[in-house]
Amino acid sequence: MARVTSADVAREVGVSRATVSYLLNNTPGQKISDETRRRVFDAAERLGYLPNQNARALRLGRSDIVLFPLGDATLSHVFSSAINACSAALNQQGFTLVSDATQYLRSEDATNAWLRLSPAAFIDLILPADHAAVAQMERAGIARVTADLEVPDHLSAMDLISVEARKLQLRFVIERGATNVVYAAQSSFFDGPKSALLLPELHAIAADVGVGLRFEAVGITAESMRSAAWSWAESGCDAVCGYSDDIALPILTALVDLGIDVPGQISVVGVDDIPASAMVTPTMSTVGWVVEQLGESLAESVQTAMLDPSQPARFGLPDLSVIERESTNRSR
Amino acid sequence: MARVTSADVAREVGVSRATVSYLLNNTPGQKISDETRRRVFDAAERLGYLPNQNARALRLGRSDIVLFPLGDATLSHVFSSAINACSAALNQQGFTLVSDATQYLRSEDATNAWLRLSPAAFIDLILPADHAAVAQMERAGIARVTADLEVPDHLSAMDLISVEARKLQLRFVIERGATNVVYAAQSSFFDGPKSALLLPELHAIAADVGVGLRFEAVGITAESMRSAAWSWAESGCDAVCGYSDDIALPILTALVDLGIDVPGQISVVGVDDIPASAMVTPTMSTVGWVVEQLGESLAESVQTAMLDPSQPARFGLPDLSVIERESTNRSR
DNA sequence: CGAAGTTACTTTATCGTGTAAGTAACTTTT
DNA sequence: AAAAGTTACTTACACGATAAAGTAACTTCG
Repeated sequence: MARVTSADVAREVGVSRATVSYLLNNTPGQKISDETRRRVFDAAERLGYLPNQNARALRLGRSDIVLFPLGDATLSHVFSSAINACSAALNQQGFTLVSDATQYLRSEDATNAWLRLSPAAFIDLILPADHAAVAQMERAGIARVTADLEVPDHLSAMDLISVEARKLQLRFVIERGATNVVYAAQSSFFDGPKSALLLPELHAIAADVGVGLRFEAVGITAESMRSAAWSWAESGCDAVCGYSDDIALPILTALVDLGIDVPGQISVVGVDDIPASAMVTPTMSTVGWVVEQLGESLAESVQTAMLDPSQPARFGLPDLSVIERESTNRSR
Repeated sequence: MARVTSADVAREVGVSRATVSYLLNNTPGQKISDETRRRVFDAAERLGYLPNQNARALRLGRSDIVLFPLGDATLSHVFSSAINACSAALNQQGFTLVSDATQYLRSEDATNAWLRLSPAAFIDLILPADHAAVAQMERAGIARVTADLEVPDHLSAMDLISVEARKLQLRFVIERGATNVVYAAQSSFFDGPKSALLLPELHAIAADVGVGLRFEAVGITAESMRSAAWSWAESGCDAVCGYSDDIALPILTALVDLGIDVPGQISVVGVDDIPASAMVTPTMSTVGWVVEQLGESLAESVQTAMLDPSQPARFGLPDLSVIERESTNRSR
């Protein structure tokens, strides 16, 4: 079955394709009778006409796709509501938000995949690309929407935010009186590039106030959580920061199982605010993000980026905050 | 800066556009000298030529986008690896996998957004669309890849799988000796359409073997988890099935906190196999999915769907299985 | 009453590709 | 040496849309 084109609609009504186009896009400055308008809309509906987006994009010089690469972000699940809001807002403006959660093995593959989509704009927030890739996207005339941050090469804005979240996390337990802090992460983290960024910053914070801080790699089994938790308690640790809730939550349950008082003896705090962290016993403090207005803010920036694609539109990021729950609150 | 077109490359080398096109697509049956070939590839590289995908799609009658709507699937995080594998496989065939995680408010919005992308194919697995929407996609000439299942209207294949997962979950605790089962879900679940599908099936299973089963709505706070857990224990319940790990895990910690022996007195099992379930103490049994070969299987089906877009290509789904951990294993 | 709008369209050019159909030069066949 | 290939290209059209520029009929103005 051949697809219906605007020519089919035009033929059906007995007008030219231009008329159909003018009507369906209600192009300003065109005088067309109500009678014709009605008949064209009627025929379009009846024939099931769907404009060919590729032809449209070719003619207009841009598609209606807005790309939001998600990469492998931690804090990622907080985005889902932001994505939904952004998508809804963009839909109303005639754009389609495409959020790409694929984790490409090579940055080159990612760039190629994104260029293939030929989006009108892309949101450069979590994108795990280097400056060269971004430059390539811009060279292709794709409008860029990015965070209002200075981001070094080979890092994403999200990486910086990620560091901020952990600094906040550490400062929080120190404020709450911790003197001997364990910072726990999956062993894979310490091999990754992000640790090079994070570790010095956290060390500086601890050293500054004379608080003990050591980094510990934990395996991703319950058994290794338990033995690690035990040794930390033995060594007089009074606060554990987990790199993410996924790691902090098992540590919390391991400590409780060992009969260690949380937060009395050791307090625990994660990052990400996964749903379970508010529901487990004791409830777990974590670093979260109120992203309510983020979706609209993104959609707005996309609009301004479109107006002048030669330079990126910048959006302000919502503030991170510690969500305090039972796992750190000694006065409960 | 205007984008580079094949005409620019042709002009640079001093040949026609057709020659450039033949070379870059290495069209079979065209004799072109190695000298020219070299110079064209050279110029294309040097000028940074990127074929305009919209023009290409217009000419070829199809884009290179393969759409995978994700909707709001539970069990969703198991897909990420499948998506990555599928994306990699499709990239090699020159396609771009777009996984759309947007949760559209109205099915109509979703359909419009997907049609706007004008994909070459779409994977109909989690897609929260009704038959009408699917028909609309097919009418637009979009090849369909779908699960080898008979799916009723207004449901997705994923919904059926979702039901299977819960049936497996219930049968598992019954096999393990449960006689008085609580099935716990968020209160919102009971309002949703999925419960109408699930509840009768589970009731039938329990009734069949004379096991007590009751459904309980729990609030999403730690406090409501605790009071619910307490009342269930009081009432002689010996197994709790959580609708998802997100709900089962807090129940597990609440039971442990109340001093109830898990699994001695009450066993707990979830669905989804989120990372934390393997790491908490005690580790939590759950229903999971081995999706290793799913990505390749999807990519393969996409290919066959392309060959004959008039009828959907069907792929077989991997089997669900219970991942038994400490929360149900009384012989530990 | 003729010039100057206005209305309601149509004609036509264009976006950047892919590819069937040509063609000029050179080589091989009969 | 004329006919028939072969090689290495080029010319020209189509894909389906948008939009600038044109036009025929009708209305308004001085």
